[in-house]
Amino acid sequence: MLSAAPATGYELSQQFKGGIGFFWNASHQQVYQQLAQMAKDGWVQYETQSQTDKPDRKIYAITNKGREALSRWLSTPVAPSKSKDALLIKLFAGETLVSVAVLQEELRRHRAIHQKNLDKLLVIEQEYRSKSAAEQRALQLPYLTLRRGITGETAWIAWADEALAALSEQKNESP
Amino acid sequence: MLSAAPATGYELSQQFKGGIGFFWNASHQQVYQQLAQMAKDGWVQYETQSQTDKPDRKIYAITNKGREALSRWLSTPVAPSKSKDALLIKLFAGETLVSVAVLQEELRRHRAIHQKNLDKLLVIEQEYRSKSAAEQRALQLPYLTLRRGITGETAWIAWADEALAALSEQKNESP
DNA sequence: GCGGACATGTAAGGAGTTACATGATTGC
DNA sequence: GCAATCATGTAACTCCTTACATGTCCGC
Repeated sequence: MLSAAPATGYELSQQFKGGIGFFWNASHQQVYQQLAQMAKDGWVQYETQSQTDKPDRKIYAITNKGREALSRWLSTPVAPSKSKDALLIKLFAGETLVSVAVLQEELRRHRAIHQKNLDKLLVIEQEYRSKSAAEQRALQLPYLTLRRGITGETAWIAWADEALAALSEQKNESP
Repeated sequence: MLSAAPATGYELSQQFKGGIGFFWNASHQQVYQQLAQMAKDGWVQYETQSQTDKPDRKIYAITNKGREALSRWLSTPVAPSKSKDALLIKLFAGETLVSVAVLQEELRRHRAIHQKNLDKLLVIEQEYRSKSAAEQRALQLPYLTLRRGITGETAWIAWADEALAALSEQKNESP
């Protein structure tokens, strides 16, 4: 993010709450810890901006050394992310230990959250589509990450509907 | 997993390499550490089985206390998993620092891995479909987690194709 | 008066990874 | 001869979360 534009820790935290949060996340505590670490390593620098009414802001910017480290990382293959989905553990193991109703409710709750995420991403997509062709070209790569979010959440919701249908069928068979 | 059947640490590790690995993962080191911790907490017990030709096996089984702890957790709502996908960071930030060709190659590499995962999951699905109706009913919930894997990987691959198409178009526009 | 946005952190601990360590058997 | 499978672990470290800590301004 700092390679795109300088920012304060607070602003970076806000970005994680927005669209970027779909594929990467860090709490505000972690952001401040990592900024301190990266400053120590010489990857970023900061300027303090005094404010009279609010606390001072520390505006962080990437350094050449930081940009080099980032370039090296970008050229190094990474392993695909491994998902850890506790909800699926519940479905996998829950059978004998809790009622199907409990699992259904949890599924519905998660479905609602994913639907909300999807709605947010679709709004961002509409904003993108209203931009000029030149702007769209400039934002092509971030747009692809947005598309990953949209297709991923859509698939999640479709699966949840499939799963909920299967569970309610089972319930009707053996009441 | 131990709530389904007793197992050794090695066997649990193997399960993570199989279908379960799609939604949860633990290295063999972590498995042994967690088994030791859970034995200390009284959630699991083990019997040592001597073997003359190979190292002794420790067969772990869940205890009542462990089953209670699991039930409690199953009834507690969990937060949806947050993904951390380094590949998307690369797309998001890579634009100015590496060539599109590097990103395309990384995308293709990941696509191949996801395709391999999908193929494995589809084999497991075929095995499931060849079982009797009674067996299928008994395995309904684990099957739903398998379906999540299949729909999730399918969506990932479809997105990768979309992204690769967009990137190769861009290349043709400005050679 | 209260909650939320703005703005920054520290401390402790739990979760997970990487490196190290050992040793037999089986198949190419 | 070498890699893979079976079978177990320890030690050190990093990554990430939870809890604690402070203070102002703005709108309802």
